[in-house]
Amino acid sequence: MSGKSTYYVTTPIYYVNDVPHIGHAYTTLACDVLARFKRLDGDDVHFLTGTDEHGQKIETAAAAAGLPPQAFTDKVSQSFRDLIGVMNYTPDNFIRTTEPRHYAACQALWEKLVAAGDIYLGKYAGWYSVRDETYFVESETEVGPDNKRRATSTGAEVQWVEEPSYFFRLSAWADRLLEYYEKNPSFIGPDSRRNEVLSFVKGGLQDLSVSRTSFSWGIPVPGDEKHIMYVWLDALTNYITECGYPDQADPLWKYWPANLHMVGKDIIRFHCVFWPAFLMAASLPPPQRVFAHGWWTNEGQKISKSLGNVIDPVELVKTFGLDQVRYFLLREVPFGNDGDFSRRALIGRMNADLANAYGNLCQRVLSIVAKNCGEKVPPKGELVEADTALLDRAKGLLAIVRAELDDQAFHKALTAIWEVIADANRYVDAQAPWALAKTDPVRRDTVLWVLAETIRRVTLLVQPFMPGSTAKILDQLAVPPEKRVYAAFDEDLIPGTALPPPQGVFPRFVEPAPAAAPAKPPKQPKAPKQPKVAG
RNA sequence: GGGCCCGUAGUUCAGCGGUUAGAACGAGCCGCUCAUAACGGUUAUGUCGCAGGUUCGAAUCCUGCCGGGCCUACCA
Repeated sequence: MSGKSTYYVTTPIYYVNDVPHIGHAYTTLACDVLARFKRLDGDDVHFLTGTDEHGQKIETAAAAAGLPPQAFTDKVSQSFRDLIGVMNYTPDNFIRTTEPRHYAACQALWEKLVAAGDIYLGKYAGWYSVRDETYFVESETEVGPDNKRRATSTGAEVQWVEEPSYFFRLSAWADRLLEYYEKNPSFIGPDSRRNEVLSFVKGGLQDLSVSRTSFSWGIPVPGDEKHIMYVWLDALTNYITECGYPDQADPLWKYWPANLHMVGKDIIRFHCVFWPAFLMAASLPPPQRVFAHGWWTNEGQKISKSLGNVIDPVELVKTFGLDQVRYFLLREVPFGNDGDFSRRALIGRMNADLANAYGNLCQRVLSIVAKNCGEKVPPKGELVEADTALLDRAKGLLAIVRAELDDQAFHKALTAIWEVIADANRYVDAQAPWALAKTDPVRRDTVLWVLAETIRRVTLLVQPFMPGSTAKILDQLAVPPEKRVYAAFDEDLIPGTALPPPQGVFPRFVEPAPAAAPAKPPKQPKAPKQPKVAG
């Protein structure tokens, strides 16, 4: 083994025109699981999230709220910071594009691009709608019977407007981008997105307008301060601001290029086309991988503010429990696909996978141990084939989970782990330790040791997904904190170690009796504050 | 209009040229009693969207059609 390898994973920086919803929670959760896994696996991890705070929309929203832009963004940015605590995320830093160091990084990058000849002053021209305060491309407009051109989407009249603008010479980078995609087949995941990006770039690229003069809330162009940098140039740069750019002697510069930018599928182009082009133009290496996940629907319906069916992660956690929500989001849907959030599916996962399969396995094993083995890890006798078969499957999981997570296949990692949990439950029934208690206590102890050891391994691997619950289980197995990393994966439980009394970790979720509350039929039945153990 | 993806048991999905198409959840039956009415065993359910074609052989490849989703640039 050589030195620690670095692992730099980022969320997008979230635009502060909205409070956090399930989509934000989902993206950051995926990154958090990866960061936690890599840390446990011994890597030198840097996990970054933050907020994107510039642009005309923010300027407008702040004005509407009667606040200066900075005060407005301070407030909204804080709500994203608060989500970290609610969801138990572990970012190493939270970046804001309004930080001075970010201004410096963006302006340095800008100057580098100018020096490279990839930024030039031109004219931005398009069909401008005064009412919408925005430009439309010609295909987004149509000429009506009165011979006036209007925006198709808003119906507002548009006029041809030209303003001076700096351009990035994106058109010159198409071939080099295609070459990069070719040489780095894992640059874009999942594959379906890769095809989209490829066909987009193959269709030819136009130069990109990267400055505006129509608003002022943003980062000024060096040497021409009427111009404000295009928000995406500003936003994307955050990933290298964090690493100290332009100071490549910065201690954090070792993390660049990032191993993974996690993004929603809506912003894949910015990350897979514009961003690598900017970086290559600045003689910097592009990120190693960009993964675009899908969207959630709510009970089969598209989520939108106007429908009023936005999912609030804080409410979810309150109703169902934090680790339950974390597990559900990453287990229910093949990562990369769109998925449906349904109450029934969530409760199904909570009860079938967590309470019945995993929680009950821990509980049944630990309570037999507590009652029969003097509240200690039982002695391990000679192992028979059934024992080693189960143990070997548990041992094999580390390599499987590692590989699946490198592919962002969270659901596959979890499926593999849960297969071993099912094996363990079968093993309990087949070995029947409660019967052995009467006939062969030595064998019984061995069986219990095998089970406890299997639970230990499984639980070590579940840690990144459900950190709170797994900590409780590892406490019950008396695994010391320093032995919860994967370097200690093969350090078996030591017989004779004193154990605390067992305690249920994953309660069943029981729907409240429908007879009690007939008041509001169409509303979802109110869930108990804390999931209660039935019986 | 052009391009990409998808349509497989009640549900979510796997299988992507080769024995009677699989898993999980849910359902029925049986067993067990250590455990959170949990666990185990077992049974049932599918014209693999439709129609053609290629092949000794297709859910798997090709064509067309139907249905659904996404992309088709610079107001995140």
